Amino acid sequence: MPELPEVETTVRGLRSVLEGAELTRVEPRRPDLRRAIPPDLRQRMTGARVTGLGRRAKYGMIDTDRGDTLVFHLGMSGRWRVDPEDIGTHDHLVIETADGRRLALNDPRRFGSLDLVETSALAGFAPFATLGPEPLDDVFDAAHLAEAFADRIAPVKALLLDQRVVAGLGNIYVCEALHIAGIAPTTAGGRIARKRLDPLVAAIKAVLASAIEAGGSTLRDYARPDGELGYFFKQWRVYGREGLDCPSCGKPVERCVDSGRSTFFCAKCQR
DNA sequence: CAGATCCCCTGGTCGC
DNA sequence: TGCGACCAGGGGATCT
Repeated sequence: MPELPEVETTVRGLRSVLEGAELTRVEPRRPDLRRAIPPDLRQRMTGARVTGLGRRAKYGMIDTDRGDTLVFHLGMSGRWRVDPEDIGTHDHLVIETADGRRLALNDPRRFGSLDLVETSALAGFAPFATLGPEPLDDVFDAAHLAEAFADRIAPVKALLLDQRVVAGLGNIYVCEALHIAGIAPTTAGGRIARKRLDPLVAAIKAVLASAIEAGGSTLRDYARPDGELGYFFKQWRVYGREGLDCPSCGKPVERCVDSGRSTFFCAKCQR
């Protein structure tokens, strides 16, 4: 599923198509995804020019010269198709540009979202208002985690998935980062020694940077905007590798399910 | 507030 | 081959 690296890869791909482009057609093909699509989206975006693209946490952003920002979330199964020949049942938004390019936001499971927000009011956009720091920013450091973890009894895995603590991590990269850092996912946040937070922060930054470098992971239904599959999944140490050898010690990777979600870890390397 | 649980949604996979 | 059961899981809502 798209996490931060996949969204970053998607935005970079979209940028090559949309930066500076005039939008000649912006067509929602259903009224809602996870929540309602703004009914005036078509009217507000048609004829506008794209002035920039960006990313915040797992959200992609497309700015227009009308002072609006289209904010998209890819949910579980969302991806942008670039220059598709046909528009299918799961293509929920179609965009065409004056220079003849076409994009389709495809999301079979419809866990994604589309919002149109005044660019100047983005900070107050409800889904953004409570987000923690970007994990690749310098402000995300051991001191930040120390404060966020203090007195918390929730498992470190749950805390790292909490977008208020750090914004953009999902199940895959949390599992990977905890393995790299050698921390058991069930450890209560408040019981992690301060000296272990620097390696944890480094692990998070490293695994995200590697994934972006590789063009984003793929999990069955993820594809880069240009249709090529990302390939960071080949580098997964523990995620999806139950029963296979831990790359560090050779013991079988274990899996447990907590609140319906799989956690992959090595019981020897992570304590 | 912190934490736990449930729900949304559909394609792919698995067992019979 | 067909079919039902089950699973993936981010984020928001709703409880205790």
